[in-house]
Amino acid sequence: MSKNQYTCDCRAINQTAVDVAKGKMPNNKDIEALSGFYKMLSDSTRCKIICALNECEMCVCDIAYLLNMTKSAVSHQLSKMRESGVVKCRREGKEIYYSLDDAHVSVILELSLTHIRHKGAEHNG
Amino acid sequence: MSKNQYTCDCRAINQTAVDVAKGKMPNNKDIEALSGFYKMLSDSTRCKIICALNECEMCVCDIAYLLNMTKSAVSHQLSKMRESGVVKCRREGKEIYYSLDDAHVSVILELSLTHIRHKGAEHNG
DNA sequence: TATACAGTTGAACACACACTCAATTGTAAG
DNA sequence: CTTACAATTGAGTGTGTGTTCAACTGTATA
Repeated sequence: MSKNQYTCDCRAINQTAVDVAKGKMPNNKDIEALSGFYKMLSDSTRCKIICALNECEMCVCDIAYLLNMTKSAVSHQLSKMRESGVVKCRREGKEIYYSLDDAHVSVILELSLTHIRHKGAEHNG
Repeated sequence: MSKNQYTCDCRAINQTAVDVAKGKMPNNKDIEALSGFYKMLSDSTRCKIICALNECEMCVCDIAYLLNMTKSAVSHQLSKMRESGVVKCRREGKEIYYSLDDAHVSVILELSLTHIRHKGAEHNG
């Protein structure tokens, strides 16, 4: 929080550009929320879980079986994803069913998928 | 690469759901590319750099000055971002100017920003 | 050539984090 | 109550990563 000391080891070369960028820069809270949101999507296990839940609601066993992981590992990830509001859950008997709690995530995921596939095609073309 | 041993400690409860999800699951290469793409956006420093470059082309000194960081720290991040195709650069005399090399990143960033701001408003409302 | 400075690079360090393991909770059924 | 099992939780561990530091490269100028 106290990042106010000058750790910068140089001076701006294009002060105008710096001023423009500084004016448009989102505040720290938004930047943290933004990078935190992406952090939730930056792990391959969580990406797979989101892809799975994008198709249908599933319980921990189902996800663990699908991804060939332990229930514990899956549960740890789901816990994080629940905290950050990406998924929600409901109990039904012994099972706890998880589903996406964020309509936008699905859209962003789809958009990103076509993006990286396009990028991949670029590199191979 | 050899994740074929059964580390799963349970059986699927809803086999149909698992089958549906397995059918729609992107292949490993796409999952890695996807999570890798998000990893590039999952650090607050890199988010700020992208926001800055989304406004105007800047050299390392400008970015370091804007974010109050050392040139070295910024350069390390730019190096990663260049490798993954998020930014590109051109030399002009002593300075090296960086800019976004990915039209989609800007769109996804904007979409995510409105998303997290909406989420934030939810939590405070 | 020598100086200055923008920028890069590799090693080291500190921290974050995904998974494992063991113990525990919660629910259903005998 | 006991058993069985879905799921959670906390500690521990190995790995990945962002920043620092120091040395270095590249370019412009004298």
